[in-house]
Amino acid sequence: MANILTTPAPSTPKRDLLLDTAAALFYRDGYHAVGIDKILAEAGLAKMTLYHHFASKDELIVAVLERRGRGIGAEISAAIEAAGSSPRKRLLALFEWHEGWFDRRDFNGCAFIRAIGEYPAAKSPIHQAVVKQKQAARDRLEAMLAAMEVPDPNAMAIQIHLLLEGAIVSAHTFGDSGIIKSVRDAALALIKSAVK
Amino acid sequence: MANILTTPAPSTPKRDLLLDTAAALFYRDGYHAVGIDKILAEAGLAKMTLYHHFASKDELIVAVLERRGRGIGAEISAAIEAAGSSPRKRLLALFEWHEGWFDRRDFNGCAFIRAIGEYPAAKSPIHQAVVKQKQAARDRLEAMLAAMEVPDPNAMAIQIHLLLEGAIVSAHTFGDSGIIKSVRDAALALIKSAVK
DNA sequence: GTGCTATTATACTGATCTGTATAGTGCTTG
DNA sequence: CAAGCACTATACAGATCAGTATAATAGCAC
Repeated sequence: MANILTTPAPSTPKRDLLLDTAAALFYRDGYHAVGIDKILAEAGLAKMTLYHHFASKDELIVAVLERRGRGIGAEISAAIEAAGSSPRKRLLALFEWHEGWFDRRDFNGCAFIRAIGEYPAAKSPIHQAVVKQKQAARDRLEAMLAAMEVPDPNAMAIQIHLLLEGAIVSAHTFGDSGIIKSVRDAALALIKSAVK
Repeated sequence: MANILTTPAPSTPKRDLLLDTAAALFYRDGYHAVGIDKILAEAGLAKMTLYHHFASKDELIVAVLERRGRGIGAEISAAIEAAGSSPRKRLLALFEWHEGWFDRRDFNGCAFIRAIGEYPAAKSPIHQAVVKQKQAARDRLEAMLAAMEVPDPNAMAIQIHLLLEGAIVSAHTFGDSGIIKSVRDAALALIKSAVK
């Protein structure tokens, strides 16, 4: 019952190949810049296979975003768990995960922020898929801060989320993965001044 | 001599109309989503007029971004000057300017961040035009913080810039202009803990 | 008046776009 | 074996894309 909203669509090999190929190309070049013909050529699939699985390109994009959201969520959860049980170390692990992401050769900014940039209308299903993902990120942060016994975990989560969103954008703009240090310093200063 | 890098191209009525129309459409719908034919129809100009002033669509986009950068810079400068001479009030005025921006009916996120999202390659002239603008925003912040006699104005400027970038993105994602309160609270807390 | 420049209008190229139509192949399951 | 399903291949529609070619008009400067 709890996973009604997050249940992924049934997975098949061709469908997965389609999603993986589309995700890589969209992330590298952008959503409008990549046509379905390019995706199909890269994946070696027929056009009708795409329209068998998805009703439209927009639906494919939404599926790509939801799949990516699940993947990132799993990656981050694993990184946090690997950091042990100390709430503070877990928060630092979240920052370190971002640093590692920024350093990846294929890092190209945030696929979700870029999706909203290309589909800015709030009504768009693509926009809404992004809102879901970003809210989940905030919620995850809030839970971590609650574990740290910060006075107002919600307010603090929003602030640190701003730092992280800014860092993702700035790492892409300036090509600087070291920006995560500013996030860590600012976040720890904010927490320190809040608990004091 | 000082303005070699920021000297705008010579202004003519048709060129300005072209830039204004293109800026509005790009900002509303995105860069790839808006074709030059749409811009020309909206502006009531002939296609050859566009290619008389600009060598390509990409060059038009760069010109739009630089023009927008100058416009925003002037707006912010005016807002800061209007706040008087108190460095603290001037910083708060910068935040308030953002709040007013988020509340505009046509607010659709940051045209620069969205441009980088659509032209992610660092080599792209469009990407580089955005870097210039974002660096200018950081520099402006640093000057304001130096006036506040913050110990390390550069580091603090980077941190607060992250908050603002995050706020622009989040205001667009969640449609929430109130996010600026989180920026102000966090920024003031950071400054307080730095001067103490 | 004679160039020069800005602008318009129309037509065109060749590519690319999303999506559909149609027919056929092969595999699996009843 | 027969029905259904996933998938392929090809072709096409109709629109749009960025950019070019060509010819004509109008005003201004020398």
